[in-house]
Amino acid sequence: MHEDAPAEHFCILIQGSAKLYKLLPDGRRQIVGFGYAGSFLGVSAPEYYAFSAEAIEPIRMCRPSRRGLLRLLSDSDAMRQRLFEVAVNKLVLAQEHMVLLGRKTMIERMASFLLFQAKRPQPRGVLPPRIHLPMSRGDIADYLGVTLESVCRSLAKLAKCGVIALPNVHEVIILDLSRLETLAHGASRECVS
Amino acid sequence: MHEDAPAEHFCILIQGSAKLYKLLPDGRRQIVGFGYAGSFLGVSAPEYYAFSAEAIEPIRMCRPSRRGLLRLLSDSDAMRQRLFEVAVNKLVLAQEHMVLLGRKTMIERMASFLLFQAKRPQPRGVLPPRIHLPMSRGDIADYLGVTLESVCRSLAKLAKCGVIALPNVHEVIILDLSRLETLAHGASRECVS
DNA sequence: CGTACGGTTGAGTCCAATCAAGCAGCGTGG
DNA sequence: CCACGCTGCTTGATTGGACTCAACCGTACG
Repeated sequence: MHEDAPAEHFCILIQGSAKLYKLLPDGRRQIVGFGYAGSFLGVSAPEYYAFSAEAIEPIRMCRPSRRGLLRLLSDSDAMRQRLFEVAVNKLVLAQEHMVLLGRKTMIERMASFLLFQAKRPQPRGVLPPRIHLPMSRGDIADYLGVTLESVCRSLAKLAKCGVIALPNVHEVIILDLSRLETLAHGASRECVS
Repeated sequence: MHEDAPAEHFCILIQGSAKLYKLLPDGRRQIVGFGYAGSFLGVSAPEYYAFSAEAIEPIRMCRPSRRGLLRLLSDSDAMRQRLFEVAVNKLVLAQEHMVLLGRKTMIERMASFLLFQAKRPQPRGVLPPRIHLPMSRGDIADYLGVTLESVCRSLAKLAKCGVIALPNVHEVIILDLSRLETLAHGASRECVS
């Protein structure tokens, strides 16, 4: 799915995960969100896609044609209702993301990101305090509006002071949830070293 | 209108302008958008307001109760349709804003902001290449995710190299639109000094 | 005339970016 | 099986752009 391409299909993710992003002419990238099983992609597509999307893991999806979707919408009140809810929900998330990008420090961004991921239902086999992150460090960086190196450093810092553990590259264990929450909302800019 | 307060009213701006923002516990503020005559406020309010809103100039507005709105929605197909379009449009703007906050430099942010304002229909008496900015420097700063001082400096820089003129604090004249566009999209990080 | 407030400008600091080197996992092929 | 190279991740050193702190300006208003 490519930004500015005509929006011929709607898309519902059944399995796997994807990244949704926008590019600047010189290649700088901002990931505006991730899609997971159950996510609706292409809601913000009146005529042309507003962003590009790419799979992170192998995915399965349902991709009705735009015409088919419109027919579905005109038939079903419930479907219309649901789609509106999805759009509103995305809007609320986007506003939260703007605060993160505009006003939070590196550590606050990382803490917020981890908390957000922790609140999502994890794939089977991954238990609560453990988070599975399918995306690369570079993807996380472009989501948080920082560099890949800064992502590494902030993760290392959080690990060093015992807030999280990093058993392997794609997994995080939250050791001290309340501290992570304090850091995320940045109440007091407290020391993490 | 206050973040996290129960969303009892919907709100449509008739005249004037407002800022929509979210606060962090320590007072840092991110303006997530501005509202102008015709704007729908409170779309992203399923139960509680997702953000705070405050008038910039004296305003007139239509503020139906939540119940009244719901009745209106169940009656009118066109109204439902319109509200969905508004939400989708806000979502697209939010994604654009995320790119600005996460990936653009100071000058690019200011150029993008000015262009966005330039594309809005201006209040009567203000002709095309001239933009009226009702908000304060601090408001612009919180919209762009920078400090008030950086806003001043970037405006001064753009003025010094002849891209814009600043007849007074609340007005900007665009002298070189194409250069402003180049700067906004940051194709080449070209020099502005 | 004096104060207050928003805006502008300057000097110095700091956090994250950049540049650079090194490491770990892993599939490939000798 | 292991050396090889590739890719993605980590860590260190240095730089730089925006922030912070501070002084100053100008307009509005009592």
